[in-house]
Amino acid sequence: MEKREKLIMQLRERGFKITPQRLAIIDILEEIKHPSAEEIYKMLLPDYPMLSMATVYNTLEVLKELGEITKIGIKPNVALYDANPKPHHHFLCRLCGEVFDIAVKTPLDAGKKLKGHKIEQVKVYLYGVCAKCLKGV
Amino acid sequence: MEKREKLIMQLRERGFKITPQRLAIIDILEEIKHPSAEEIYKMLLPDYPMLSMATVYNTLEVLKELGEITKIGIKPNVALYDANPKPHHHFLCRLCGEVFDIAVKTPLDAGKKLKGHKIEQVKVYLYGVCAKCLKGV
DNA sequence: TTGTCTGCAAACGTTTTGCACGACC
DNA sequence: GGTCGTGCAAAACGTTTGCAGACAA
Repeated sequence: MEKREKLIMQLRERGFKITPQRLAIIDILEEIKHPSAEEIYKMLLPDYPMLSMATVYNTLEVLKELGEITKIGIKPNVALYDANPKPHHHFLCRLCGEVFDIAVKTPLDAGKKLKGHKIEQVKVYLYGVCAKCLKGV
Repeated sequence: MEKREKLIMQLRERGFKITPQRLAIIDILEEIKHPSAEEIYKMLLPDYPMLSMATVYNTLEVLKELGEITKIGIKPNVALYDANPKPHHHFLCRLCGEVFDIAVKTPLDAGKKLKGHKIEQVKVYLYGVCAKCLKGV
């Protein structure tokens, strides 16, 4: 619920409205690690039978603008969303398809300059086989 | 043309057929840095008026399997393709939309293990404002 | 000749859009 | 009352697929 409180404040400050759907979606993101829009939609459907995907996408966009979540492009053809505020990267297992958080420092960092380019955001995607699948085979 | 020769050998070795379309597409990738499937299609259309997107995608898949190119997911909703064989990463300028190659070593590397996960591939995407746009403003 | 590749068209899945109704300030 | 958000439907977009005919080997 911690994120919910923070979101309410941020929405108010920026003149956005506080709606049940927006609060519910941030709750999901606190609960699940890297959901897709579809997963969020399906999780909310029992409680919000009238919910539409448009609202899910709209809300995710607002949350991204507020800096509350980031969009992850590690999987082809589907975006995942992440509310983990700590700087970290992602690993996708090609066997089980699960996404793991990876906390490793790299020399690349937001705020730095590289060849004259100003870096604002860094996304690192790792691909391979996760620990569980390595043992399982 | 260097890549064309290499591709012909690889196609032959692996039992793939050598078609004009496949050779033309590797030529484009040697010529342009990070084209999308659409860009490749449009560049080839004057010379191959009967060309279809299906062939472009099919060929790009074959080239990826042969290890000749990599698919870049730095832009949302569109895949770019890269025939630069040297290990490097990518930077996307949010103002001009251009993609630049960035050669910086990171501690993350294919072949290494991280928290028990076997890393097979690493993709680093940097976002910000490029040198040209920084000056231009 | 054989099997693969091409081009076409239609399908696919995710995401976006336009619009009218409803909710909140 | 006015504005913003929602839900719905349809559209958009990049990409994939099924198939018949064409082509490389």
